[in-house]
Amino acid sequence: MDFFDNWTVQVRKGLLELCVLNLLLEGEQYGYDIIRKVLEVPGFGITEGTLYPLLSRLKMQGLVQTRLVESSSGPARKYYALTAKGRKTSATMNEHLQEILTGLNTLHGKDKR
Amino acid sequence: MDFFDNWTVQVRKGLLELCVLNLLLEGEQYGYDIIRKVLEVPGFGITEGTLYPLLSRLKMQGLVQTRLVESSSGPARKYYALTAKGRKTSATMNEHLQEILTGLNTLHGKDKR
DNA sequence: CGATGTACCTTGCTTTACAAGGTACTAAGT
DNA sequence: ACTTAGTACCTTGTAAAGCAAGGTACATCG
Repeated sequence: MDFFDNWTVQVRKGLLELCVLNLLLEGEQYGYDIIRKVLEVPGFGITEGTLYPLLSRLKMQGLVQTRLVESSSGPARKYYALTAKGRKTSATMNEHLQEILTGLNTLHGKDKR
Repeated sequence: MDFFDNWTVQVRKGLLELCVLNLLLEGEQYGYDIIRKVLEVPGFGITEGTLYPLLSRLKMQGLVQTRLVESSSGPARKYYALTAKGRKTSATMNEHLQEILTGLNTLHGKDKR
């Protein structure tokens, strides 16, 4: 694994969490479906070994709540929905990210572009 | 440490690396000075325990090169400068980050803002 | 009854940020 | 001379996250 590939892994840390929260802003979703949707987002990508622990963390922190729904075409689905705290936290995270990116731009944007 | 504080730590991973590379686009710098400059960037912040291993990785990967310069007001300074590979890699990283952020916006920007 | 698709979860590995500590040089107090 | 503070580098140990790989279980189709 070369430097750039490894970097893309590292840069996901944190951003994936926000990615999932933002996806849940659209409405409740179940895990397997979240994976498919995130895979479609250019630059992202996620596997089960990443998503399920991530969702557990979000639930443990009270940012999401779950409900089980029977499915006629397979095993039961666990739907995740944002709590009020989750919506508030995701807003704060988006703001903080914006601040960081602005800071990043002040560095390499001094005289270029 | 609460969820948000921990998230800010996680989101630095990868971004800090790019932050330092972008700072070096301005010209060669030595470690102690990089710390002071990054501390001034809103949203960022870095300590010695983070920067020195980070710089070692960049050098090991051939993205930067170093030279020692004696100082009359303290210990010798180790100046870091980007190599050609380093400039190329930082450009690729900036592009990839832009792609990721665009993807992130397509998620929570569907009907909001 | 095997294979495929759906859907969940866990284990082990690697990488990183950070706090804390360590070394060493210079200069200014006391 | 001794101590403190500022500069400047580096290392160690801990916690957290992504990911490959594997495991379980239900449904459907051949």
